[in-house]
Amino acid sequence: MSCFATLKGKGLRLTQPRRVILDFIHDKGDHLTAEEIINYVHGKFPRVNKSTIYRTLELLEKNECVFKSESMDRTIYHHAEEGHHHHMVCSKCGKTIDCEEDLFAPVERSLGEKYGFNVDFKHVVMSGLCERCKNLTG
Amino acid sequence: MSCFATLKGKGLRLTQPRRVILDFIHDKGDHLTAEEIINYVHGKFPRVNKSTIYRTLELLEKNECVFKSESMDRTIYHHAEEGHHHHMVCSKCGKTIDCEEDLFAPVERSLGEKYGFNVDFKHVVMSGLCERCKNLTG
DNA sequence: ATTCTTATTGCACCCAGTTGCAATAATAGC
DNA sequence: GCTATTATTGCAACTGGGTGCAATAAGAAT
Ligand SMILES: [Mn+2]
Ligand SMILES: [Mn+2]
Ligand SMILES: [Zn+2]
Ligand SMILES: [Zn+2]
Repeated sequence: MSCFATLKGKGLRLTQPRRVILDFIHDKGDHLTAEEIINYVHGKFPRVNKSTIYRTLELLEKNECVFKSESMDRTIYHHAEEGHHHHMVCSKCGKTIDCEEDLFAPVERSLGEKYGFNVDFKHVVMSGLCERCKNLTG
Repeated sequence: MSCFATLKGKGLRLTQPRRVILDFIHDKGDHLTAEEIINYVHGKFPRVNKSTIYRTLELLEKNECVFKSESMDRTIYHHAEEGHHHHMVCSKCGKTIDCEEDLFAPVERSLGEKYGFNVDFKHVVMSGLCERCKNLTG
C-alpha cells in the first residue's frame, strides 16, 4: 500500500488516526460505511473525535487513497486499490453487487449530444431489487 | 389540481399547513428546495414547525401529489402535474436542465441482463458541466 | 534529547432532517 | 353549532455530518 508514501510525499503528517483508519479500510478490502469506521476507531482509540474521522476520510478521498460512493441513503468507502466501479444495492436484502465503470457511457454520450451537458458518473450507488428478491416478491 | 380530492379520498385531513404547501408547490410550477418551501411557509405562518413541513412533503410524495428528486447535495420538489423526468445540475453555474424519463433505459436493460438486477431510475439528479461552463473552463 | 514550527486534533457548537409524545384542530355525528 | 374522536401538529430532543478555533503533537532542525 503506497498511501502512506503518497501522504508523506505531499508533506502530510502520518498521525495515529490516519494510520488506523487507512489500515482498516485497506485490510477490510470491502465496502465500509462511515458508521463502521467510526465504531472501529472508537473500539481502539475512544478519544478520537468523529470530526477527525470525517476530516481524515475527506483527506484520504482527496488524495485518492480511498473512494467514496454516495447515494440518498448510504455512503460507502473503499480502498483505492479496488479500482473504480459502481454499486447496486438491493433495497430488500441489502446485498451489494459491483459493476463495471463504463456502464453509464451511453447515458453520458446521449446527454452530451442532446444537451451539450458533461456528466461524469463516478462511484454511483443504485438501489433496486436483486434477482432473488425480485423473484420472491413476484 | 386534484390533489386535495386525492387526500380527502384517502381520509386525510385538509389542514392549513397542507393547503399552503401544496398551493405553493402547484403555483410555482417549478423546482423547489425544502429551504424555499420552509421560508415561504414561515413567511405566511411563522408558527408552523419544520417537522410538520417535512412530514407534509413526505405525505404529499407518498400520495404522488409531488415528486421528490434527491442527489448527494440537493433535494428538489416538483408538483406531480409536471410529470416524471430527470435533472442535470451544472456544478459551476447552478443551472438545471430537465431531461426525458427513459434516459436510463439502456442502463436498466444491461443491468437486468448481466446481473438480474432490477433498478428503477426515478427523478435522478446528475451533476456536471453545462455547455456554457464547459466551454468557458476550457 | 530538546526545541520549534505548524499541521492536525478535540471540543463545543452548528445545521438539515427525523422522531416520540402530549397538545391541538379537522371532521363526522348529533 | 356543539361534542367526540382521532389525525395532525408543535415541541423538544436526537442523528449524521460539518466548522472555527484554541490546544496538541508530528516531524524538522539543532
Ligand atoms: Mn464496491
Ligand atoms: Mn424538473
Ligand atoms: Zn435482494
Ligand atoms: Zn453551467
